[in-house]
Amino acid sequence: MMKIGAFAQAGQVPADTIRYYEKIGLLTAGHRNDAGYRVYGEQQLATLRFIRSAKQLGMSLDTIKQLLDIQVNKAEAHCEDVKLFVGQQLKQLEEKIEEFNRMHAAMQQLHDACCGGDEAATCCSILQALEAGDV
Amino acid sequence: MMKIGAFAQAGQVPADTIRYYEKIGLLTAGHRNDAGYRVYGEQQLATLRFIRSAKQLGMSLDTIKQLLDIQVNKAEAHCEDVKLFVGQQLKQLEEKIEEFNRMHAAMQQLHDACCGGDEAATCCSILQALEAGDV
DNA sequence: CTTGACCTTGGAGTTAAGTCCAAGCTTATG
DNA sequence: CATAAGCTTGGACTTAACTCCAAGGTCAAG
Repeated sequence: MMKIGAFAQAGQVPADTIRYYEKIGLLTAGHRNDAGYRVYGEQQLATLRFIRSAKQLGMSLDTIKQLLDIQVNKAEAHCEDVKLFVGQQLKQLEEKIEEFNRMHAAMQQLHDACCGGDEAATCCSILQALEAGDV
Repeated sequence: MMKIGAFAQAGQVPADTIRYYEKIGLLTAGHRNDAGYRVYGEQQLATLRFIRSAKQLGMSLDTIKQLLDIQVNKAEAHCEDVKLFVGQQLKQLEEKIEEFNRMHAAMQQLHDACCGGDEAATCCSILQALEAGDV
């Protein structure tokens, strides 16, 4: 059980951002203490970490909210809908990794080809690498 | 050789966005015709496609600009610097794919576990899946 | 030779996701 | 018990990346 300061540190996210997440309904504190302070527990921390990861992957807070609502809405949601939504997200992730792989290959190629010396980088170009990779 | 409308269609990006990219120095037209219209060729299209891909991967326009400048600045840039910068980008991409894999596994698990039927989704939760995956 | 589609610029407005502040409680510390 | 650190709210501000005008020039078709 911690107040927002400790929670913010534990989750590596500014306190203001956490209040903002609460404002948009993404992450509510476990409860408030007598002074009206927000109090958080391990569950909230797990959620915050999830939010951070999902954001890393380029998901919007809105999409993340929908994913988290799967848990929150438990009773109201039907498996059918959940499966459909998660399936869509899965597909999007898969498309993204493909994009990622192409980019990674090109950058790797550029990195390998680059002598790394003091010379002018006349031959260095991402676009060249991408074209060379015949993508 | 095409004007901004055709170029926009070819690149699947609104014309306004292309003008915006020019404003921030990300993508300049090949040249202007007598009427002052922007004229684009295959090279610009390749760049535009690169921008789209890089954006997909969550890169900021600023980072993309730096990557593209590797080509543009040819003579001024040194291989050393290029290699360093690209190396950093590579590392970031690699960290991201790890995050991606964890998320993908959790979502896959959620997807698989979900019966997909008409029942209430009482057991469906991303966080549960993540925890079950022992990540 | 006009009508409509397409282009120009400049500048204002929007959206997402914060970030910062001021005025006023609460709580821990010397 | 004073004083500073930490919390509260509401609201204003910021940044990135567009997005949408308005006023006017260009050009192909009827």
